[in-house]
Amino acid sequence: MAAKTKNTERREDALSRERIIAAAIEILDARGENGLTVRALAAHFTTGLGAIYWHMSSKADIVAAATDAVLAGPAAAAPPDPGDAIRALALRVFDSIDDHPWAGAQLSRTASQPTTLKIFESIGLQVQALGVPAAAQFNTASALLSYILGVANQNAALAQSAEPGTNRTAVLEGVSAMWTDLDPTHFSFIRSIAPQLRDHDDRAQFLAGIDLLLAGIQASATS
Amino acid sequence: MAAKTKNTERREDALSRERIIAAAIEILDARGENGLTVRALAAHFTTGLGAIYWHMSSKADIVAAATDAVLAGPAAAAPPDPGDAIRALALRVFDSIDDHPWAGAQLSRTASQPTTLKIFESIGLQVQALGVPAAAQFNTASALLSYILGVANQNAALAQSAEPGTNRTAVLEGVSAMWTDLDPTHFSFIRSIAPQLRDHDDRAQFLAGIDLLLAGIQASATS
DNA sequence: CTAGCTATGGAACAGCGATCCATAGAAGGA
DNA sequence: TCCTTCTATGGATCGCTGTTCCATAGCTAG
Repeated sequence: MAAKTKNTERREDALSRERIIAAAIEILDARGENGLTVRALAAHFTTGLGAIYWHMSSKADIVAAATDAVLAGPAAAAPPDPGDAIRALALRVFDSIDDHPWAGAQLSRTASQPTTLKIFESIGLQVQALGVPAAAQFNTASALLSYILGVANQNAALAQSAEPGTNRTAVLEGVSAMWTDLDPTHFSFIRSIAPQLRDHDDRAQFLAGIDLLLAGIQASATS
Repeated sequence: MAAKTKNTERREDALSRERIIAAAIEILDARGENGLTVRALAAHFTTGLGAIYWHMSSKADIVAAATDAVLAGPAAAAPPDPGDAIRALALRVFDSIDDHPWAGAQLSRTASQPTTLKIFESIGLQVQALGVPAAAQFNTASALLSYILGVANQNAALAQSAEPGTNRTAVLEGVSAMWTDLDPTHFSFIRSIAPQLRDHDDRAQFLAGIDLLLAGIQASATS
């Protein structure tokens, strides 16, 4: 009897950690966080699960590596002014999350991810450059990081609530309409700002929050 | 032939949405977010899956309802000073998440959860009371909300990274040690604050961030 | 007494992450 | 050259998940 020959030949296009991460980013961008499965990844390379797990230790490992890859851009030269440096730094994170919303959810998931550490370090250095007293540096840098990660996470949630690839303005229209329909007695504030939501700029709003924190840091230093 | 009698009698302790949510909170607190499964919930009431799904539409529904229940406390009388009111409001959210970390992850997950809306409304009202000009109210309230949700989410991540019920200080010890072992050339700031991490107060640090934002709001108003 | 609605328990299904294993090719020593 | 060892690969399998479906028991109107 002919033993069933198993096809386990070496592939010409060898798998590698890097190629798998790149494919994972592709799938995450196209189909969202739930669209990435180890099986989808295996199908993308026309292989089995074992091949994937040979290179990656777990799905969490894959998503974490993809997040690191997406956020690890070339460290642009920091502007001389510490405030501007923080703004530039924050915007770089914001723009990365805007392009890859799934990374926003991941970023705050695991506390000590190397990427988060690097961001925290960069913020801390600029906080020191701002002249914040040593005793307040930890709190100040943490506040900036928490705000940045908070916005990143909310953007991720908003992007994932809609189908991948849905028109963003359509989503905002819907939320704005929902806000307008709220009970006026209990939601007077939200109703008052509902029109602004329709055509507001996420990026500008994010920056406004950073400016608020920077203003608070300056005010605390002089008082 | 005796038909296999199915035990579908009415239970004396009738199931209800409220009882299921209460049990879900119990399980979430005890076993963490992954510990809550629909089967665990069914086992808690010694029943089947159908009974649960008769009252709840999905697991997402269950977790969302549990989050709402945990965060919907009695609305304490707001202090006369808007700044103090925001501080009290923020601390109420913080303390709730501190008691139920899984709620922190959920809170920012779905954007338009009723609880989040209520928090946003309360913040907005106090922002108006602070005298922030109408054009800046949306951005200001959003910044405060993003910061609060950001901290809530990070607390949730930190709490879930450890086993449920693990000593919190032990986790901080570990992270502090990890920070100390970082490369001094690339992580000078983080190394410098590592000792402070060991015995820092999350709650106080959270409040420091709120104060920073409030100081920024004051500074922006007077300038 | 009967029809319909409410509620229950559990089987079944599709899909997931992860593990395990047989095997094919490459590499290196004798 | 042969043989052993290590690196990769493809896929079967396991245990678990959320969800759907269905038979059935009790309650409530008519």
